[in-house]
Amino acid sequence: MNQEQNLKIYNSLSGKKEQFTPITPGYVGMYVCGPTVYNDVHLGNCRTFTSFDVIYRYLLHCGFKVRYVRNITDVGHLTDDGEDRMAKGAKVAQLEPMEVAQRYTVGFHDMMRVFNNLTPSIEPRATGHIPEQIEMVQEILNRGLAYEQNGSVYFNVPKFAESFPGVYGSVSGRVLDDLYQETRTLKNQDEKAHPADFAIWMKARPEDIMVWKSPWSIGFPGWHLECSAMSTKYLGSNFDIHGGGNDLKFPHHENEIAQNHGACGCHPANYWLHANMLLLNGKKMSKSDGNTITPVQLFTGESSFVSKGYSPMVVRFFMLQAHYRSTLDITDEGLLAAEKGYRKLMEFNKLLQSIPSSAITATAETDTDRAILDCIQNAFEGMNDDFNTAIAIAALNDLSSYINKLANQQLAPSEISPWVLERAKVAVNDLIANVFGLLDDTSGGGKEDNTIEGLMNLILELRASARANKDWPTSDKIRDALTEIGVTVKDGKEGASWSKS
RNA sequence: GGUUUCCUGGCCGAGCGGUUAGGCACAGGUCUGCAAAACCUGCUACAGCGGUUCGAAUCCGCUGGAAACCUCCA
Repeated sequence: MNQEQNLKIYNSLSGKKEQFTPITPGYVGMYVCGPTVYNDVHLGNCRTFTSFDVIYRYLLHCGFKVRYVRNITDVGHLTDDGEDRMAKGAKVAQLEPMEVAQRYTVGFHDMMRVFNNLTPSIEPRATGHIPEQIEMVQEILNRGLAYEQNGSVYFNVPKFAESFPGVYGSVSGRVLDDLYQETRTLKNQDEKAHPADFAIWMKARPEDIMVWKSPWSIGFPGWHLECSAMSTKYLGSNFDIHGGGNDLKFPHHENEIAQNHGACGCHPANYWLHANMLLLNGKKMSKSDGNTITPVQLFTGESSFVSKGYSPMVVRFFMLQAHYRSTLDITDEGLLAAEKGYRKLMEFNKLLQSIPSSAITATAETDTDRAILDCIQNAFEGMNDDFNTAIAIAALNDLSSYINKLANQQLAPSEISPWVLERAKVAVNDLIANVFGLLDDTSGGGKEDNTIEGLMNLILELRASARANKDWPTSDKIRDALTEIGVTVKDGKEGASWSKS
């Protein structure tokens, strides 16, 4: 099946869902604005990158060869904190900027792994692309769309708007005239010819500690330039998908587009996708007013916002229950519900995979077969409709009901055809494991832990014989003791099974 | 102040003109030694007021509430 023919994507440029057509058939170039590594990753970052991870995974599932580029912003507005550098003496006593970047980059990668996000194809660092950025500034200057002022270079927005009508403001939906009036008083305002202009090269002040030589001054690249330079370098001047958080629409993406036009004369990306914000108590998280929870706090439960800790996969599932373009309010109740839903889905998949096709006996297509096939189709149609994971999960839930009934002997084996079962096994596993990227952290021992598996089998065997003798006290004692250490025992028709809770 | 978006049942959250979204919670039931799980049944909402339409949660207008952006931010 060729899913790619039906994929529709919401494009922020047009404000509509559009049929997805890659520039080169079979290949997709995707750029996503990555994190700034001068701080610990926060949950909001995790949601955005998880959203794009699922998009990446689905594109792969559709059979595209995808080059996924996500940058690391390790150059920016780092200034000396004012401490007396002389007093610190030795160089090693001072914090090196790259030391900071390194620390938080590692932390970011660790967190991405915890959330089971795939590694991008290329993860370029801004500091590794200073020559490319300087070159881009030069190109923009050459085209007359920027001007130098006291060693800094500014992008000329009014001139750009004149040269490329209708471009500036197209992602953020802003009207230029409004912009001109709205812009507040900012630093360096006096150097700019127009308030809407923005720096593409900044001359360093004495307190700036990450600086490079350029034809204009010793300084550093403007804050929007790295993405323009790196996307162009790795994906070309025109590529398929550009993603990022909703809060980057303006000014970051607007300026990025302007820079690309300025340097190459064309629009960088055909489809612009924006992941929406993760809210806490109905508001965007922010460290300054305390309305925040770190991923680690969420896992450990050490926060007043949650009643307990939640596993990363539960959090991931929680995120996937909402559409990536909707804001998602993180609440303890919501997480609790997600935890149950996640476990149920995992149990369902485990059960489904364990049913041998020899156990079912339909020989012609039945109503149940058709219903199951419908569920599968609904799930993929959901994904094809702008990556609607909520729909896909709902379809999987519908499907689980048939399989659970079969296992409960409430549905006859003659109601399902073997080929449909096999089809379901593949589709469900593809969706859960490959597309959603959900790992089963509920599974008891897991393959890699034979010891626990063996012990548990022994314990359950002992309990089974106690039960056979109607020795309920012993049976219950085993179950209760296991419950206490977080292992749930379930007595099914085919004997007992267990899972970690 | 400007721009944009959102307001769905007890909670989370799909929905893009005619469908039971789904999950959680809750109540009753089946199964079970008892639990758990699973299954069945019930709970059926769209901020308010108008309008368009055979038909609106879905389109338009007004009112009210919230959020994001306008400043580094996923």
